[in-house]
Amino acid sequence: MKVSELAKAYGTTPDTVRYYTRLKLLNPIKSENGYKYYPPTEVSRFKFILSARQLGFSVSDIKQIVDEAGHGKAACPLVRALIKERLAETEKQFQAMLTLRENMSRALEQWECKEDKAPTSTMVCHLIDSFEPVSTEEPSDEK
Amino acid sequence: MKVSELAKAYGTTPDTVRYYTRLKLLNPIKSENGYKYYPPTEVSRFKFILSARQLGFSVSDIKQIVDEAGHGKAACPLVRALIKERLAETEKQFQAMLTLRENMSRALEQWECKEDKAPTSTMVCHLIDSFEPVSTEEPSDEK
DNA sequence: GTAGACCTGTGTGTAAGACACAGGTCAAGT
DNA sequence: ACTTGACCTGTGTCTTACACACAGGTCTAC
Repeated sequence: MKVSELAKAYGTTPDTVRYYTRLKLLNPIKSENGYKYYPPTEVSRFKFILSARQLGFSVSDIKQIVDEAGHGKAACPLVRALIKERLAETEKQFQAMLTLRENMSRALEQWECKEDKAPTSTMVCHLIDSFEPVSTEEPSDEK
Repeated sequence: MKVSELAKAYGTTPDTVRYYTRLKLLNPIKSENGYKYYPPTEVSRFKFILSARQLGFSVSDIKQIVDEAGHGKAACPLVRALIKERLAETEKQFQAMLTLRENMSRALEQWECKEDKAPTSTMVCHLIDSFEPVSTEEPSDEK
């Protein structure tokens, strides 16, 4: 398969295929005209990469995994370790987004009924300046 | 205030202060020795920027808002419009993270009890290859 | 006078591609 | 045979919101 064919087959873009190829995650065969051709093994590797990305692995995680597997070793322990890390990160970000989302909707609500005010030298926008966020502090749980 | 003082006062880093200054979001006074000094108006502007960032506005959003206010106009309508956009984006990302998080924990669970397997030419890691994600598809709601 | 802690500007790095561009290649239609 | 248009190639730059590095200037305390 050629670059665009591969991309289309899995609903991504040629740029993504080229990106992974640049990083040597994919190793196509170069034909005489200079075009890259992806044999079946590379196609399934691409599928693998996309699955791993969907599971939250970073591209560099995937590189590690592929390298490990390239040595014939089972990458499973590494994979389990990595996903634990990524899950923890995701959980953190998730909580942050939860707070952010709540703050944003609270702000929107608060602001709907407030009038406009011209700025002053110390206040760019009274909406933002006077916004009261939800308490992020857990009363006394850590430290 | 000097760069590091300002940063410390609001729990950020000197690099952040310098970054906003580079973008002309902050306009310090240069003293003879070349150091930047932030007068009270710039200090409250910095406070404003940090609040806006916490509310999910991008730095370029903030630049727009500040510019608008710089012309003496009330930035409130712009602020309301922008936060609606950002909230919508956040909502999307939030849903995506929800799915991701679920997939990750499901994967972790599924994988705990599976044994390791050596890779083959078409399979880098059977854990990832055989993972079954939660259904992302809404049965037939759009399109 | 000098050590150490600050400051300056500028430049580079990050993640995961998206986009641009100059030029080569190929299949189809004339 | 020739041209058009759709593909391909490499390479380089852009994005976000800073973090970090570096060479050199400045300030404070000893």
